[in-house]
Amino acid sequence: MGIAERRDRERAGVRARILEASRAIAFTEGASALTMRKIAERIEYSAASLYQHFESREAIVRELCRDGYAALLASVAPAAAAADPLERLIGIGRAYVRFGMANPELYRLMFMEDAALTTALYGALEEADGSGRAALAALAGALDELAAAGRLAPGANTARLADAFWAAVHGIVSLKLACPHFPESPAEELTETTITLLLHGALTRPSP
Amino acid sequence: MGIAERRDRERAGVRARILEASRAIAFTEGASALTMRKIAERIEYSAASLYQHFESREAIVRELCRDGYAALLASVAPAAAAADPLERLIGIGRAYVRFGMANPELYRLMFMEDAALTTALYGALEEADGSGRAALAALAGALDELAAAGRLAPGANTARLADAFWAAVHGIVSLKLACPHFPESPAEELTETTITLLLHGALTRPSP
DNA sequence: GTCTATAGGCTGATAGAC
DNA sequence: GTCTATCAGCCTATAGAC
Repeated sequence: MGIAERRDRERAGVRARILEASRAIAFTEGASALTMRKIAERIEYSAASLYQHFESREAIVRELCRDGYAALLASVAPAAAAADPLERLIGIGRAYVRFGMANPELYRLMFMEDAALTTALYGALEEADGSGRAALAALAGALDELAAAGRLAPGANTARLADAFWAAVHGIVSLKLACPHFPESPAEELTETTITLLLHGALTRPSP
Repeated sequence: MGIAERRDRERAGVRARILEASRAIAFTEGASALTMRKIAERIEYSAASLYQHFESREAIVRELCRDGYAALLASVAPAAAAADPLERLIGIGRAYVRFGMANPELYRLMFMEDAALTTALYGALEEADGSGRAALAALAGALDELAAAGRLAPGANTARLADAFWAAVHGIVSLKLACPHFPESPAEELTETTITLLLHGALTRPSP
């Protein structure tokens, strides 16, 4: 039965090379520059062959997103393992921004390009293995622990707070990717300022 | 001299109709669906004629962005006129999110699509009439007044705070446009939560 | 100024030979 | 499984007649 297995290995190898080439193109030239012809040229196959390994161009893009999301989770994982929930919250925020800034085109693809594709992807991930909102769940978990320890205002809606935290770090990344020089503050400083504001507020005295 | 003026009026009319058609297409089907052929069809001209009024497709897109930015400023203007700087800050944030959610494809075009185009546009606006960062300046102005009144932590960097505020509201809009159902909180609630957090903080007790 | 016609490109995807 | 050839379509922009 070694023959069938060797053939499977070879198939998987081609598939991996297609994805690798696609990554190289999409992450340097942007997703819109990702064409079947370019992929084929890079792996020295004909464009037609790609359809033996992927149903369509979109299937390739979906796969890139899936891998990208796994990479994002991996980037955030060390911070999400911190014992102190506050440290965890801060660490996840920093790691999230760092990941986005380090992988701009991937981040664009995953979170800024096509609404239909994005929601379909995370919906499918959520159904498959529950990882669809794992990044968000890490934030919510840290906030829940803070609430349980009495470190949040009583009655705080941790799910909504998690959404707000996510929106804030996403805002930093997507703003920096959209207009790199416009907010003059560098991403790291913006991140620290935002985290500090979210946790402690800008005003000297909380209103009643 | 009435003849030349009539001709100018006619030219301006065609130009306006081109922009109107472009807006209709781009704001319903998205910027990538904006083609010279579609514009021409909609105003019942040939595609070639468009080049008598605009240098290129990109020039039309630039004009849409310019108008869109003016519309954003107008949307924010009432809030920016509030006497109390804190109310102003809050009002600008709300108005910004409302504008983005009400004009999703325009917002995409202005702030999520092409980094090169975005920076070029706001750079040009800034040089032309200083309006390039008018929206940001309104935020910074309110924060400066708060600082002068002693309502911010002493030594606060208002420029950086303004950047952080902007990034936060941009995050709400762009996240909602990218994955409408993913953060379950609706945009308005997310906005209120975010503003509250930015001003007062999530934690019960500020750290030293 | 507006038209038709077209250059000169690109795209995703498929048919059929090998 | 991989190839070549091709379909059917899209695009921006221009040349030249009127």
